[in-house]
Amino acid sequence: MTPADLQQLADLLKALGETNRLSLVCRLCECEKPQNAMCLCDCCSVDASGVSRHLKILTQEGIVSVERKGRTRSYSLNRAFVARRLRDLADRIELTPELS
Amino acid sequence: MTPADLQQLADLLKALGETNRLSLVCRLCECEKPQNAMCLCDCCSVDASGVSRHLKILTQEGIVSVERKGRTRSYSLNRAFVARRLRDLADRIELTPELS
DNA sequence: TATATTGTTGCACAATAGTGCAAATATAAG
DNA sequence: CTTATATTTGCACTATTGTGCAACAATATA
Repeated sequence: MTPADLQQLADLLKALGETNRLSLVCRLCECEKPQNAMCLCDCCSVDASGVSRHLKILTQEGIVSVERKGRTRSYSLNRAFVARRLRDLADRIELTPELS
Repeated sequence: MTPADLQQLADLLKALGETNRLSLVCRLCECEKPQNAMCLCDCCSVDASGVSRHLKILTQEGIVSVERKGRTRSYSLNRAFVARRLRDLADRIELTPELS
């Protein structure tokens, strides 16, 4: 694992490791269809601008995707991507090194 | 998922989501045997006091365990615990809700 | 007892992060 | 064109976090 990979992984975990952002992720988890930002406002204790900023961070980390639809933006969770990252780390952690 | 559970999970992810702490975790990953703090110092770019503080946070979150041995302390990674938490989240994220 | 080793803690400080509010932007609708 | 809705951004502010240094505590060794 290169330092850059490690940094990238840390950034992903940091993005997930904030209460309001994790709330947003969990909320998106439960939605079949993409949700717009206003709709997501009530799942965390910040105003619209705060939600916007949190969604921006989640987007930058590849955790969610945005699709512009008229004046709204639809956010959806990149389920496979995030799950893959978490499982890769879990695998690495659980793999006890061979006794050499 | 209760707000308390969510907060707890966020705390775990936050603990993992800092570069130097994640370095420590990855380093412990590769060790068969518990390591003392001094031995872990060279895997991240902070001095002994910084390592001590990071290990304290990791311990508080249950990510690592400590065992006192004389004047040294041996740290080991709680592999099963961390892997379990990460996989649980991955499962939750990947489970698309049923169309109702 | 004196000294070296290991690790933690208090303090100060700089950097980062999260927040609300108000203004700006963008687009849709009337 | 005017207005309403959705979202972003600038600004200011506060809180949190990461850090090194020096002092301290605890334990082993000479």
